[in-house]
Amino acid sequence: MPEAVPQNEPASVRASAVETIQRELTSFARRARATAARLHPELSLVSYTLLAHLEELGGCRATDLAAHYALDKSTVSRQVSALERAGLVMRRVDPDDHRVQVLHPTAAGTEILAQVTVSRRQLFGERLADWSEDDLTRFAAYLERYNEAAAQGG
Amino acid sequence: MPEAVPQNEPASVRASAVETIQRELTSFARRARATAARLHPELSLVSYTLLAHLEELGGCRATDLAAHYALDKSTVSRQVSALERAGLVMRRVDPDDHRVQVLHPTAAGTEILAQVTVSRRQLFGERLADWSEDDLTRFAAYLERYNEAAAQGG
DNA sequence: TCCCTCTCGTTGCATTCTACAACCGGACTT
DNA sequence: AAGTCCGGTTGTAGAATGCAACGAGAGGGA
Repeated sequence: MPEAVPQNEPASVRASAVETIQRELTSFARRARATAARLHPELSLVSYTLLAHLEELGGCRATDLAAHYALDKSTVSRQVSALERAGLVMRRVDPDDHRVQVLHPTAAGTEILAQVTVSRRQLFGERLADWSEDDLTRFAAYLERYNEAAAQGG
Repeated sequence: MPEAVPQNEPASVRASAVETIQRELTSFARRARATAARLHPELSLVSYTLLAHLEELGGCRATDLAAHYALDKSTVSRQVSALERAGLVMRRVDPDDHRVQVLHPTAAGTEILAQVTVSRRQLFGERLADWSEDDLTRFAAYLERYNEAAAQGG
């Protein structure tokens, strides 16, 4: 049961800010896929994200990816299959538990990921060109903080 | 933190921040739809966003929605049709230009939108509960600033 | 050892979202 | 009046996604 949070106050400033945040975040979500498709048609936004995650962690299970990105395991399974067919990802059966397949980016996967990352970094860098370094780091910190809360709170 | 800060490149700080921003934004995008679907199955993320936009503006054209959310006009057309079939949106032909249909939320649309907004505001409010008002407004400002740049820069 | 149950992953199926292209009809320009 | 532009719809196709059912391996308890 949610407890009683002081709600009687106007809280107009907070509410307005929260409203703006959710609206702008969803607005961003609206654009993200199209942007990715335009920027790097060879690697969809999902594929890019999953591949980048594998690269960052140096390998993990499909279930981990599903949990981390709130995707169904079947979705991840298909995405991974596509990545494997494209030669960008390798599966390795865990010797300790034959149910698990540890996923790794291949050399080709790392290569393409690097290229895509460059172009993405360029685009995003242009968009953020006139931001001060201070604003950039603070914005980044806010986003991390938000996503952390979102990941836990469901 | 070591005080031996890499002095030769302030650019690395920027690149790192930009990297984080794009990663976190895309990570958010991964969750957004699922969150919306879980939170209010009766109104998809797209429908909610479009309807909220109509409510906020008090009515606009389908083309405006398409431009604002970087969606194809056919996509918006179908979404609006669905909203109209559901009785949440009304079309009104512009008397000055018979090509134009001005879209308005109906009473039912406003009603549902209000409910969904409440639940969304609650969820987002919980996620942002421990944020200071200052951080909230600054985060909101950053998001608006980013989306503005994204909208123009394509 | 033999079951029961859990976990990891795949596949069939249906739905939704989306873009592109072709098209219609109204409006503006010449 | 003709050509062009603009707002919107529809046909078509592809991709992403979730749910449910299933198979196979792992672990626990009788």
